[in-house]
Amino acid sequence: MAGRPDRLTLADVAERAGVSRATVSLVLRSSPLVAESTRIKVQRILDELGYVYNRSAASMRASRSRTVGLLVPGLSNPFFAELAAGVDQILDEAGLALFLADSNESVAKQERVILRMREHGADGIIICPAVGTTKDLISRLDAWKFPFVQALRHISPQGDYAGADYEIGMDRATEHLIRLGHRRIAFVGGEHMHSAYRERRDGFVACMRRHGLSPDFILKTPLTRQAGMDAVAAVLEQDEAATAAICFNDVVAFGMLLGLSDRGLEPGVDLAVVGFDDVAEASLSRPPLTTVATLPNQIGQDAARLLLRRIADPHGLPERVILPTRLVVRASCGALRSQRVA
Amino acid sequence: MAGRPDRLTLADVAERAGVSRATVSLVLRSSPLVAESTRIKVQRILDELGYVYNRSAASMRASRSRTVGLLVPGLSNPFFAELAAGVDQILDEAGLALFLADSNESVAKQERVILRMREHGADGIIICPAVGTTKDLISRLDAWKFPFVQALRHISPQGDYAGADYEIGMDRATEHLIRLGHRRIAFVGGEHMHSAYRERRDGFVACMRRHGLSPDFILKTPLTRQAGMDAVAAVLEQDEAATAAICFNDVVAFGMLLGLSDRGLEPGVDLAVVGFDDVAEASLSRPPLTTVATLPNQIGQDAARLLLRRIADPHGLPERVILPTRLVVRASCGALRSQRVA
DNA sequence: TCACGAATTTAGATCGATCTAAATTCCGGG
DNA sequence: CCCGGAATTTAGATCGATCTAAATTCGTGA
Repeated sequence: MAGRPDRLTLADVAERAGVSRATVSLVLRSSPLVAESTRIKVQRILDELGYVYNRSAASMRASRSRTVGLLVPGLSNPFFAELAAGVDQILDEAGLALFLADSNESVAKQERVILRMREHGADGIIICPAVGTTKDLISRLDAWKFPFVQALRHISPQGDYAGADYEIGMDRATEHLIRLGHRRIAFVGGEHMHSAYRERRDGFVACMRRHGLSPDFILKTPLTRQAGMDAVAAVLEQDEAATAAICFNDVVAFGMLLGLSDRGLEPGVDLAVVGFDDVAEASLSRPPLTTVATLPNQIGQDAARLLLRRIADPHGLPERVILPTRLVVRASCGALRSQRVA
Repeated sequence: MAGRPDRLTLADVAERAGVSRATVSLVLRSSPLVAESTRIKVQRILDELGYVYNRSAASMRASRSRTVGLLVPGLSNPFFAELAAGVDQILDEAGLALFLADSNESVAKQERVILRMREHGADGIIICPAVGTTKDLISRLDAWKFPFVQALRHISPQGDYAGADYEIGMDRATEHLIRLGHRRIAFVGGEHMHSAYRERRDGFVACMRRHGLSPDFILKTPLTRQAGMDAVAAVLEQDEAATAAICFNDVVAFGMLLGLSDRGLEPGVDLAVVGFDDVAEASLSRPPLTTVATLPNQIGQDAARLLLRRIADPHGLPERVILPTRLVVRASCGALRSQRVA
């Protein structure tokens, strides 16, 4: 602690309580070895003096820091923020502290941050790899024997992973549109080829193929509202215009809703729009957005639980927790005409 | 590091390089004391062996951890996420690691987290106090000699602080509405009495008073879209209905925009609406939202810089960085009729 | 060639906890 | 009242860096 002049140590407490350092240490770790009466006596002194445990010293000797890292590619994306909240919740319950860092989709910063976490002696790391991360990161983590869990995205099938079943989610959403009678459907949004993109696209393609429809109306765009607005033109002004658009995520879908009303068109009537993620705003857009819920908080919790297990048992078999997604039908796909608000 | 079996130490590197531990240590800290030739030789071995610095050991001896904490009351609020991104950026440049925690507006969790950060030997903390935090927290931080900076909210005028000038921002926004001819203006949103609330409300009240208008149309609501939607009724269905509403933040304002269009009313015509924060979506709502930009990323950067200074000089005079806000006039206030989109 | 101050390097103590192995205390039975 | 085993407690080594103070090496002028 930043050169605090006279920090209390175990020895001070021990002396004051009339026991040895070792005993105080046992009390701190609530070991069953110490007698109830001494535990109470020591605890009283501990509180009285306002003793603060020194984890640097502890982790040095015990080679465990009760700290884990979380690396996300963009905190300002509410999706990752929500994931972080889930991770934090589980770790807090377990009494571990969380090192959070944002790679900003930069592989270089990601590299720096991982090193820093190793230096700080983190017991493990939950990592949502930045775009462009190569497989060898996973091999290195392995070689370093650094416990890790991949979340949301994965760059290698090795190791633990927590995520949502994007492929089936997208498949179901596409199926829903096809049932509503759509035949020409566009897949809109996403520019980088990471696992999360691949899975969603594959779900779309698989479903279209299964129904004998062409899955080649795929539009790559940045993941912003603006891009969604701009995409409206590309979707409608085509020799063979689409009647429905299924978006990579809700943000792009919101953009499309805006783009449609700017042109005086009505979402769900002139073009069915479906999003992905079910962010908080989805039920409050006009019209409310049909989307696929992917529960980032939940995924964060699962990732944290996986990591705790991996730390406890470094050699156990890898696990992949893949949460089911849920199609949330609202008005933007045209299914609930009556519920639509003028 | 989680019981890694055979972690390399300074001694290993020293032996391999044919120098003493002390010399290697100096190289690691890039001390000017070591000769260029030895620095190069040692650095080569360091890279070759893939040595990883052990910060636990270092901070124990040096009583500095090159780590700071950031405590926010709700990561899933994009505003705080953005703040965190700003903090992270500055700290990363300075080579410090960030401990991030979310108090979820719970004083109890906040207390737990602060203790954890002290235990981990954080060099300081940036804290955005949870609702209900009492002044004595600040006194305790002081007594512990734990360097801190308050951000966005403050519970005590003591100590460093980084925030935006909410009061003037709200004053200017109110002034803008009055200039547009409004006389009956409602202040909508906010339920907890923290500094951020008080300052915004005071700005509104001061401006109304200055113009001889009544500032008592104040509606407390949760800070959600839903609450904003619901507030529309309360604002319009009053014996003396308001012609303009100025919201605690953009989220509430978005809700009001939705509430208005649900009733077939036009924001900016039937009711002028102004938000606060200028979140990313503000320019993309329909109509685009007039709001006050408060630059959370910037504030995060300033908070981080303040903390770095405070750590370097624990006894320097306290500083308060108060960033100016900027009124961003779009269509929702009715000022830009021509720009409004049908 | 030697002395001397500056530039480098280093031995050994130290930070504050944990861990090991051994010492002490406690208790019930003989 | 002593003994043996269980229950508690403890001394002292240890983790891997930094720091202090002293030793060594270097370069230069006499």
